[in-house]
Amino acid sequence: MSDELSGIELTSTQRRVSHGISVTFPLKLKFNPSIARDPVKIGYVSTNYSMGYKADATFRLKNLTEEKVIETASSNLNCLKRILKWNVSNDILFFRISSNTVPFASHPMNTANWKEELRGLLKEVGSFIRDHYLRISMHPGQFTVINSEKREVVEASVRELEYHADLLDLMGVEGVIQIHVGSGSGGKERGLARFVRGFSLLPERIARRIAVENDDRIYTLRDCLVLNRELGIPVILDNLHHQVNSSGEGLSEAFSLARETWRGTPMTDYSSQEPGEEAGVHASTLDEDDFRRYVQEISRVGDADIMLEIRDKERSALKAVQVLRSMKVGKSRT
DNA sequence: CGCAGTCAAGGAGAG
DNA sequence: CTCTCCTTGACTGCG
Repeated sequence: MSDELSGIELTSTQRRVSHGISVTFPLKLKFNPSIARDPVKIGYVSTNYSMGYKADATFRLKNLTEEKVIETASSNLNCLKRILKWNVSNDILFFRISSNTVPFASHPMNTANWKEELRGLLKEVGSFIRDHYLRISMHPGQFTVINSEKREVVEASVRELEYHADLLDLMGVEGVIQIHVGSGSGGKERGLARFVRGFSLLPERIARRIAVENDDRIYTLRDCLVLNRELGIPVILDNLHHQVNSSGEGLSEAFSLARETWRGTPMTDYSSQEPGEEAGVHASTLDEDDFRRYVQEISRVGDADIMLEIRDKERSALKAVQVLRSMKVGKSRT
């Protein structure tokens, strides 16, 4: 908020990016203060291995006490804050906050009043995020299935999504909650219909944060686009899932389709295939050549914030920042 | 990085 | 219906 340039629509196609270069994009961005500053942000998932503290610590259910929940969540949030600071000083401006931040947050056994007890800490982390224009996402685990055929699974999923929205609300940040379509039981048509029904159960404050991601087994980009038409929710393209499960669209076509579902800068998930493993296995470290090709492909279509789903997390994020710097796609920072 | 087994939670497929 | 496997990453107990 301190930067007077924040939120100003840049009419030129030259956009300054965070990595000391400018990239030419055919932009049609709308005014949006929280994301207007850095068109390309690199992100990674949940925690940082090299810093020596964890933002995704948890414990076994049998050890659950109210004190333990608060203690672990406080530690996670303090670590998150330090990680975000480290990220900013390394030009990494996108982050996926761990769903483990408050362990067992939506579990019926958890009676801790974490929303009250962590209010101050959450606000503090949120201020840092806003002050530095960080882009934030969250990704609930595989057990969050709002189109399940079992009522109790849908109900638990709604509670879990509620927790994610609470966390972001208490931080006071925009933040996307990305989920998969879920169960394909009875065929995709029925699965999509169940999704629409499940989604309608969500209150607005949760629903407005949801984005849907193509998966590697059942629901393709096309299926997600159907949900965008029905519900208006944005679509996150996962390039590796798309490689394994799609209707054959090339990367730039696929990205173009996904991009149209976003009002502002779209999020994408990026990974590459781990060599020698089964199709769909995420790389253990960034394949720089593959990543360079990826950026070239999608930047022909438009800007994006890129979440790296690569196992060595911040190490690959640093590499990705270097790759962007080394690319001859723009001018040096003025 | 020691390693193997275990862990709140679902789903798909086989039998 | 039950059972196994899929899949991810972290925890935990053991050597």
